[in-house]
Amino acid sequence: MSVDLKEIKNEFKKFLKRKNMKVTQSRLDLIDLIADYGKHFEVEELVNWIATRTDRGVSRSTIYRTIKLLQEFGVIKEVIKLSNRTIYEFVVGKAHHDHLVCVECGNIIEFVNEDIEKLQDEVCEQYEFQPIHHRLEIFGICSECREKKVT
Amino acid sequence: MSVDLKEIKNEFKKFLKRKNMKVTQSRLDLIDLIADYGKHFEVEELVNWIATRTDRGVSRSTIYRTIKLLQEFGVIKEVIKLSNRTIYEFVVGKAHHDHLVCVECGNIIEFVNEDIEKLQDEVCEQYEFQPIHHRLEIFGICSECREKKVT
DNA sequence: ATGAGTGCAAAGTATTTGCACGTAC
DNA sequence: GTACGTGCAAATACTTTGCACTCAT
Repeated sequence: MSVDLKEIKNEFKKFLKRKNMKVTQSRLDLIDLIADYGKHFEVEELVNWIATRTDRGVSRSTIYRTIKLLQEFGVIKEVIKLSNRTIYEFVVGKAHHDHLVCVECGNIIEFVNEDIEKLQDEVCEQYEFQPIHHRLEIFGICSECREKKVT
Repeated sequence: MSVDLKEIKNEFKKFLKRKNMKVTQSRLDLIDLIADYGKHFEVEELVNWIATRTDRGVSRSTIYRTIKLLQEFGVIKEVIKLSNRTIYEFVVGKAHHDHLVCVECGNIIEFVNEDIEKLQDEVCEQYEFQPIHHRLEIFGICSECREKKVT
């Protein structure tokens, strides 16, 4: 991975200090853990995965609390909301992208499309709306699942 | 309203029969009630609103169960997922559109942009992904809230 | 030293489900 | 008449919170 985690953690420390919050081991660990995990995750999934790494543990509550901070800090995004599931992503070192979500197998495909981004900005200008973030989810059936169906 | 509710209810009856399900008063009533409500809604909101119309009542469970059916039938969509809220919309008689959501006041602005739709289709083709539906939510601050802030 | 952070268990939300009764067919 | 639908209350799933203890500053 080409992301400089040390640098991110330093920035996060500054962010915490600006907010008069404490730089704790759990908070820094969580950045490492999520980066190590290396893919989209749900909280439950992350909790279980962290539990297998016996060296350091972070409780569910702290995970929820820290995820909120990391979203505010900008390194984590809620990318998919499907029924009652929430899927997060560590977005550092990636261009902004959106997602194709297969409703059959749950597979998530990332895609980047600058033109869609531009058009969104135009829409916002038109409505004098100041965008903060957006989420585009296209639900459907992925190529693999389509092939299975034909067979 | 230019929507022919009677026609929709007839189609819905056919849909139910195709699925070997029963055409019940509650199911038909709910279409009228949601159409009457006439705007984006959350389940809680709809339950309360229906409670004020003392003539006909539909229980929360039936609302949840029927909303699922109506989504499958295609007249209702989950348009916004914000933290743990789910906002639905009666989409009959409307062109497909997406939403700007003000994070300050909660106001929802609908917009239609054919070019974004086209680009999405292109992306899907590129990935041999068969789209079923999509949701584009742009979160930000609406013009009214921006003005308030400046003042 | 002091107040913020953490983990736990309990409380909140939103949604789903089991069951007894009612209704469509 | 039978099976599916409905309403209620209980159960579930996800997330938040109160509190006592711990740790960063």
